[in-house]
Amino acid sequence: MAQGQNRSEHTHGLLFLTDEQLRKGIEAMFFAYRGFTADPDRILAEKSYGRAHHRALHFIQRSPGTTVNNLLSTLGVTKQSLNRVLRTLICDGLVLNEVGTKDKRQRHLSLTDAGRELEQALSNAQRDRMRAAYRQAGAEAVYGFCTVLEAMMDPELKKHYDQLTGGDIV
Amino acid sequence: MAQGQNRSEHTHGLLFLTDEQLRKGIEAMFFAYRGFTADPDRILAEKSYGRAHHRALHFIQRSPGTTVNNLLSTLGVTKQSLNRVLRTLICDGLVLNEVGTKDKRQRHLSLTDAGRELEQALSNAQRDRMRAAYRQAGAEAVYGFCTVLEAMMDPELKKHYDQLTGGDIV
DNA sequence: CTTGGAATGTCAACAACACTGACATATTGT
DNA sequence: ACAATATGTCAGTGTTGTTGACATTCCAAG
Repeated sequence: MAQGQNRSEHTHGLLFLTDEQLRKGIEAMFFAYRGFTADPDRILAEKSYGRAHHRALHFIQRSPGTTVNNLLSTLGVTKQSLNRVLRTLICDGLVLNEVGTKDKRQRHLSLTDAGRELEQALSNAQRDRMRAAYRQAGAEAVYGFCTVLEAMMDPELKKHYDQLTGGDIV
Repeated sequence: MAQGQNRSEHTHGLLFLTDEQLRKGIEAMFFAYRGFTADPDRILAEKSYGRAHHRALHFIQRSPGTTVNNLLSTLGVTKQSLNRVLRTLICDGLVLNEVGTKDKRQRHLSLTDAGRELEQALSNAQRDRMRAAYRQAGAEAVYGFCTVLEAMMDPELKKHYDQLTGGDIV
């Protein structure tokens, strides 16, 4: 029902959002997120790491030399939770933990060669799926995809996102 | 860098996907998913339920009378994991568990009035954010949003999604 | 009618990952 | 000197996922 109306909403830019349409978006997020994490998860399982390790590696790669506190607020977890993950990554020689030169309380985090290697493997797997989805959907769709996702973020998280991505649109 | 190129990609429909652009989409998914679950999570925390309870309620509401096995493959978890969640929901009087009339091995799941009430509360919270994001982004963006998400799903999961949503686009 | 298999429920053990609370250490700034 | 900051760590707890094993109920095929 109301398919014709839906199509006209798209064409004319009007937004009559039914609960059904919103529910569809919700389910799309649920199923897509499963696909989004599936490929890295397979790689991580082999090395007995988890998603938390992936996230840490990703954001350290993204901001080399970042401090623990900064990573903490980006990830939105407690320091105890992050510390458990960081400890294993440091012990396994994937992450470097260097005392700050200016402020010696701070620890600056960066990836070792081995860390970069694993991060690349995880990132490649995730990007391959992303690239395939982008190609299949087309450039217009990708633009809309990012726009909606950005509008869905909590303002506090959006700050981190903007800082990382530079704030410009795809 | 390469902003102008990016814009022209969008305008002309060409797809030169840099790693940077793909990485941005990955981070958008990460931060947006946090926002996506934030509101229901707050409600669930009050009632000492978790995200798993929300998912069960959602898909039971979506397909009343569904069997355990069907719910199992939709959610993609083990029966032991689902059973733990279902048991509490049934005990708390939110979910009905009725022996099948045709095949008495099967249990048909549906929501009680109390279950519908909680599901509605969770769903409303999630839809409110979704609606706000949709409105902010515009109809074109919403169309693209769903298109990319659908392209990102595993084929096996996409079947469940299509079955639920009827396969038509927003 | 018996037997095999499917659908379901349940028990136990375990791991990942989040949380809280408490406490220690080193360093910085006032 | 003292308070605040940044970090690390220990202990305990909860949710959600996993495996493996086993019981029950029921359908269907031999």
